[in-house]
Amino acid sequence: MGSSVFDNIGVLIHTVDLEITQYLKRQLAPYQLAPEQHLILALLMEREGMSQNAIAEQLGKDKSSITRMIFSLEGKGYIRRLECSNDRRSVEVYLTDKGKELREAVNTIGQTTRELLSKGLTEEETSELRRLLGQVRENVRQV
Amino acid sequence: MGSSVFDNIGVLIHTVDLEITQYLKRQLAPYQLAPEQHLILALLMEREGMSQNAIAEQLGKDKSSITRMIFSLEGKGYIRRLECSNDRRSVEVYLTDKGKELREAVNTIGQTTRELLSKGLTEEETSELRRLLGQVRENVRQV
DNA sequence: GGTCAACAGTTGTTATATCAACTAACGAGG
DNA sequence: CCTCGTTAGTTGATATAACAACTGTTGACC
Repeated sequence: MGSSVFDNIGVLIHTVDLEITQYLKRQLAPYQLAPEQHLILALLMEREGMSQNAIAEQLGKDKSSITRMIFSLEGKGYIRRLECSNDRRSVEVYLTDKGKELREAVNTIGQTTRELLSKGLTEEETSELRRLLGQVRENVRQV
Repeated sequence: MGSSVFDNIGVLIHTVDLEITQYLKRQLAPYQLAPEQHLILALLMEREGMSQNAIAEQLGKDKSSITRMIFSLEGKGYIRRLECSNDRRSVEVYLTDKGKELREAVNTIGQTTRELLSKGLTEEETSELRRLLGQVRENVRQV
């Protein structure tokens, strides 16, 4: 089995990622938020009025994905889109009151998740994990 | 920024996962294979005639995902579905000749990917990374 | 001040993912 | 041998993702 295509750090990372996503989905379900949507809200809570482009850059995602997530968040009444006055191509995204009400929840879930994920790991182990993942990332990015 | 929702191992894992997936997509593009599809082929190369259910279990995915990936692979001519004779609910999945031709490519890409991902890491670091990811996984699964 | 490249956002396509609801077939118990 | 819970697979809905092609704006350069 050692030669297997599955014996691959990438597969393990993928699996862990999916499991974390599932966990987050459960946590966010009461707020009708999906994992990536809650990241967008978290971003807006730090700085309102970002353009979709800026959000895409911050989150490292394709702008088309952001378009769709923003659309969904708007439909749920959590954000408002405002045409930028000095650049009509651009859109400024603001939290609605309903969106602002999620501040507590978003922060709490963030805190809880951070604690859960690093449970049983020492400070050194956590930063070692970061370092090793960073190295893997470097490996892939260079290609 | 230390309090941020983004300062989270989960976010890092997610990002690395996406970058690995993008890399794999590029590698597999010449064969018209998507990352998860190539895992299914790899599985069938080890053991042909698996049921969709068995594939789903092996890959740890929902059976509905497998249905769709199998459908796509069939459309590309890489696999063949055969109704199981002693259980008509079940489907046995076989490689076509065209599918078998990918054996070399799949193995090579697997090998290359394994080497790339662990580049610059010692044996100890790689297994430490596995261990730490395993711990994170445990943390999430217990909840 | 007109041309044109660059940019912001949208839309279509493909591929994962999961969950829920459904169909059809199986099999164990009475 | 029939009922009924379990199982295998499908289908529909929603949410990410990325890429490509497109629209409309902007701004820089001549």
